[in-house]
Amino acid sequence: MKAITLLKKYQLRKTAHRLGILQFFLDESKPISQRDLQSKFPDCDRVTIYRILNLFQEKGLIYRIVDTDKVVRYAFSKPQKEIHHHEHIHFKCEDCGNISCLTDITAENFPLPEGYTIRNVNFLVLGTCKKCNQ
Amino acid sequence: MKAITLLKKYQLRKTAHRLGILQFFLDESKPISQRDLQSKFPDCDRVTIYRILNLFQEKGLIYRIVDTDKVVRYAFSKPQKEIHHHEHIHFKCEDCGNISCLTDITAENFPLPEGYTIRNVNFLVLGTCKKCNQ
DNA sequence: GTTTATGCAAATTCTTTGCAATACT
DNA sequence: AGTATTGCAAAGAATTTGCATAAAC
Repeated sequence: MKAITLLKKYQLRKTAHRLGILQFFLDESKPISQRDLQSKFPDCDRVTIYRILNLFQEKGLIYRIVDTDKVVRYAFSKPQKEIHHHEHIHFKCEDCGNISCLTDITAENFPLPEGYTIRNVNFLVLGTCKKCNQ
Repeated sequence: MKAITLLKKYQLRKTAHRLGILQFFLDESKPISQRDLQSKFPDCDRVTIYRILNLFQEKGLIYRIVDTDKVVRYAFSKPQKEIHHHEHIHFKCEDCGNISCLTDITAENFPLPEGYTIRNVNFLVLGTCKKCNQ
């Protein structure tokens, strides 16, 4: 899916900054912070980046992940194919600092006590990843 | 367990503010923010609260939970009995805003892919709780 | 042509730092 | 007495708001 198609679908104006930032989310599988975008798009004002992130989040295009170091990151929330919507859990390795995706665990199969329903699994599990464990 | 015993055990000076704040953590099962403490202890300078929270966290007395609204909260991390240390997952209901504890799910039984190890389960699951689901 | 987005400046909130006065051991 | 903690002022970082200009529809 292309950025321009998504903006049209969500009835958002197709500005250069929005197209660039949205495409970056589509290309990147890892969560992205406002700082990441600032260095990636130096010509875009930082306030504009904040506004675009807030807009995309309100519209449900991206969702928020807050790290334990209080850094707010965002990830694209819709799948490539529009059949199923599997938001996944992110895993942050405290050794290498890398954030990866745990595709096995989703909102659907997360073990919850009876009576509870999950809406978001926008969280981070902290530990050591496979590579650093070797 | 009493606050004064814990401070002694961790070789921290027993000041009035530390005793009051630590006792509050012991009495309260829900995560506590710096703001909560500010309104609970109006005579304690906000900088002092920050410093006490940072100290307790470094020493491992409390641990950090970052909410999706970016509010940093802390919870007491040591169990009443010192046999087992089960950090648990917190569940935030987006309907009533309440944060509760999922005691069934711990770091030990959290479903992870092979090769990964969990260090912290200090995160928040978002959804609707049993009460609000009725 | 009308509505919305952007850039700049400034305001707000959260958190940390420096330093002198105070409290703990 | 000596060391660590506190309070106050100020600095720093992250994010939001107001408003005039510019771009999208």
